[in-house]
Amino acid sequence: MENEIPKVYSPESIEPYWARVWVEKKLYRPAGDPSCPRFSLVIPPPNVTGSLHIGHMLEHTEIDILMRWHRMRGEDVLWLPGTDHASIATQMIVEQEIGREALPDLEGRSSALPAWRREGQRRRLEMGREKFLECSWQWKEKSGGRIRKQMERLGASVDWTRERFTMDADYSRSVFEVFSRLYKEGLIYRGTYIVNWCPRCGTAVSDLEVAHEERAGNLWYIRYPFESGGGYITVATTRPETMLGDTAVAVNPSDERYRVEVGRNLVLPLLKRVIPIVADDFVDPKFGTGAVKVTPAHDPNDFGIASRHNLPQLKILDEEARMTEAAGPYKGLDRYKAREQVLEDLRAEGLLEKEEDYALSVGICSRCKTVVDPILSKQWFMKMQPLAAPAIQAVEEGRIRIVPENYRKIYLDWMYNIHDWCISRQLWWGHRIPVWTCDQCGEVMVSEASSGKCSKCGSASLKPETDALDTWFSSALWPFATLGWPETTDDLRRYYPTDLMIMGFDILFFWGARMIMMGLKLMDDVPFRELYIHALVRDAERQKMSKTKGNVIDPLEVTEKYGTDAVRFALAISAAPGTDIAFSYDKIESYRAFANKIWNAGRFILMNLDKLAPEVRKRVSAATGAALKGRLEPLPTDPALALADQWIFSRLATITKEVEDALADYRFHEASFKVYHFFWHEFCDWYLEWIKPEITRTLSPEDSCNSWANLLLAFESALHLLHPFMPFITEELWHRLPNRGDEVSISLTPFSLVSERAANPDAENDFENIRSLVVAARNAKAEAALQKEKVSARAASDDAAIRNLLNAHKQVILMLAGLEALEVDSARLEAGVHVTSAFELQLIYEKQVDHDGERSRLAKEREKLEAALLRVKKQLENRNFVDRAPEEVVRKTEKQRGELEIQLQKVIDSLERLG
RNA sequence: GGGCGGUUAGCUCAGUUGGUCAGAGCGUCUGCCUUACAAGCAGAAGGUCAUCCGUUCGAGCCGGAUACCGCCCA
Repeated sequence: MENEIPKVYSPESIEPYWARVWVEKKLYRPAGDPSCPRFSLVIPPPNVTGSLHIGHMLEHTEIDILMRWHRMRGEDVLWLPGTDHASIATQMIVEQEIGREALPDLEGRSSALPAWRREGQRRRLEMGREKFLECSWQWKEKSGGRIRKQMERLGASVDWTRERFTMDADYSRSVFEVFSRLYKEGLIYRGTYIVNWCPRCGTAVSDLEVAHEERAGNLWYIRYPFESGGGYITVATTRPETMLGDTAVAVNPSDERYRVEVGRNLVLPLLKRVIPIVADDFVDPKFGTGAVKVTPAHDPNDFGIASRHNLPQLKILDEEARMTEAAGPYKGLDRYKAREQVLEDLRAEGLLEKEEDYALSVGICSRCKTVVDPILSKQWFMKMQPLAAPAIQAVEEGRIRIVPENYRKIYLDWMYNIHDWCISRQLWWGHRIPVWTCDQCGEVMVSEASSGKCSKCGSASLKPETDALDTWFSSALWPFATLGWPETTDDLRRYYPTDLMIMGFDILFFWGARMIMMGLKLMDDVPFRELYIHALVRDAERQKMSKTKGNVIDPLEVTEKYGTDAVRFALAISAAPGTDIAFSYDKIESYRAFANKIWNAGRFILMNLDKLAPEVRKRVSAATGAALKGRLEPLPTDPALALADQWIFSRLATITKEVEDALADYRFHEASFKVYHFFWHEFCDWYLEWIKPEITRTLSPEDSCNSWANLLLAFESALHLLHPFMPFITEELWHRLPNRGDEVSISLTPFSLVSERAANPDAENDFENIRSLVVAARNAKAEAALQKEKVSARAASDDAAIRNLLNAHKQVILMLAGLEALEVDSARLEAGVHVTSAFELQLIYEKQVDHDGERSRLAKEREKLEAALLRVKKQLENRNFVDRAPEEVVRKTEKQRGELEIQLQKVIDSLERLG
């Protein structure tokens, strides 16, 4: 048998096996038993063409811990997996791949990527929509499996039979249905407004998809001469090329400097267009010269000014950020080339007054990092305020609880200041906006497929909308569209609203907020009852992980190397709510050590179990099997052994409660730490060591096997507690224990096996006394440099109960402390003692006592005790404290004073005897 | 510019309503290959809890200010 359980745990030999079994046996398909409380959660769908990074692994670890825990509590648990189609990202990748095929020679060159993208874009247009979508689907099929494999490997206990993808036929129908309903209600509209345009992606993006970056730039001061001659007005701008699209100059109406000029005309330099000076409150007199150029088609604020003053809107930038016809001689120039040219020409004409350094905030496409341009464009929008109102209410009334709580305020602030959402994207991969426009009469018809002829004029000439919907539009429907909406399916009835959503802060607005709005709108109920925002995983130096920095930790790689359980545990124990995680290989290593510890505890138990005579083993099995039918309490044993059993069962009862409380509050770090500390530093360090002699001895048929049974029961209980955190190793060890019968998986058994009645404060107290004696003896030995030797010791206590306790457990104390003999006495000890309030301890040995060393140790001890005592005494002498502090606190302090006084006196006595 | 978070042992971080709270892991040092585990065992050292002021009988914990770091929004 010993050969069958290797000394070092190798996760790679068991994890893939169990991962497969869990999926094949469809263990995590909920039974749907209506008599059971249910717990449902939908996954935040990862991008189908991506792969999971360590942040996903944290997310899935947290979710899986909770799902396994709820399942083990007997709930009907649904964790629904799936992916979204990520339209921009996917289209970018597919284009790149097409480009790569076309230009394979570029492989390895630094310029390859942009070249492939350009070429891919060109080819996309060449091949047309249908062909391109075929390519995209192929790519999706190819890469979609990767995420599923990763999740399986990470042990995510999802129901794969319900896996969904946002572009599935059913799901797409839900998307079209929502569009149609909201359009008919007037919540979706088409209009021409300023949108953020990414010239690289060739599409509009929403405000949320634009990141702002501070960049060093310039502020240029340009003179606009009066039409009537005689002077000029100077305007300041950070984007001089946009002057080509100016249709006015605006000043604040209260600005005395310009009051008389309002209404006069200016001649736009270079293009010589005549433009008016208008007065508008929006203008900040303190910025630049107080006069601003107005470019209605390329600035959201200027757009507002223009609409208030009926100014023309001139588009001077095209979809690729090149100058248009309207820019006259600058036509065709790239925006930055145009900027240089404009500045040069202004300089030549003497109209460039000055140039200052200026830090400006630039909008960046969060997908491709290209600088976006505000551009006037016809797009589809969603009215957000009517949807936001109920979403605000739901959170304010607590129908949705956001954890940690500070995100609640962030959510509400965003909701209060919400803007309409541009939902159309000039992309092909995604849900085509289900709209047809009549060529003849312009009638707009909403339907997925063409109806053949115009509903108004009967014309057969209908043009489909070419834009696709923002991916987040479809993701927002995820909690109910995955369950079959708009059909009232059994799943929808049973599992909506879901109980919990876990996501990163980065998608709180993108997704969390919009899900809430859509859920309330279309289901008339919240999509989830709690929203837990998890932390960001950073590297060991707290830097954000990124491919360019090269500090990413790949979950699969690290999992292969250290084992899933270790990585999961390292993540979980670092996951304090609201705090980012600094993740390092060191951390993973220490929890790999933990897995190894669990393994070896199991190995020790199973090895010795195997050494028992078959007859005894059978009795052990029978005893544990019978006990497992009820709630566990320790079986009666020999009094000298009973304390360990009572103690460990009591600890199990306590830890179970603590872990459950922590998990209920998303304190993953605390829950993990509790089980870690319990298993290693209580179960292994003390319980196993304590009962080792009993477990390693040969039992005869007339010996009780209850100690053995208690060990197996305690170990099994511990495995149950550990399972949500470390599913693989616990599954493996659990299967190796006796009494498995036809049970399939530890994940389908109760989380807590131990009865509340096992809680035993007396046993815990007795145990602590023995433990402190053993520790004192070990300390004494180490200080006297006698760690290698077996020495005798004397213990003294004036408390008969303590003396009885020590005498009753003498054998165990000798073994654990490495002592030869122990005398227990009531008389005070002479020299060289370690003291606690309960007893004194002294080693007896031949070697010369190091008086000086002993003295300095005791002196230090005295100092410490005196300081502590002084503090306590002062507190008790304080009238205010005694009168005003709760009685319990005062009593505790008094007790403390008593203990400190005893200890101090003992130390002082020892010092005196030492001379 | 608006908002939020952080500052605790050499490093990474815990510390739930103010009253054993000064902790853990890693690292360091010492002694051990003790028949489960050297990915281990037994010990040890190390911190004015960023600074200042305040509230309180009592403050890492509550309030205010300052400094530095970080994030989000505009």
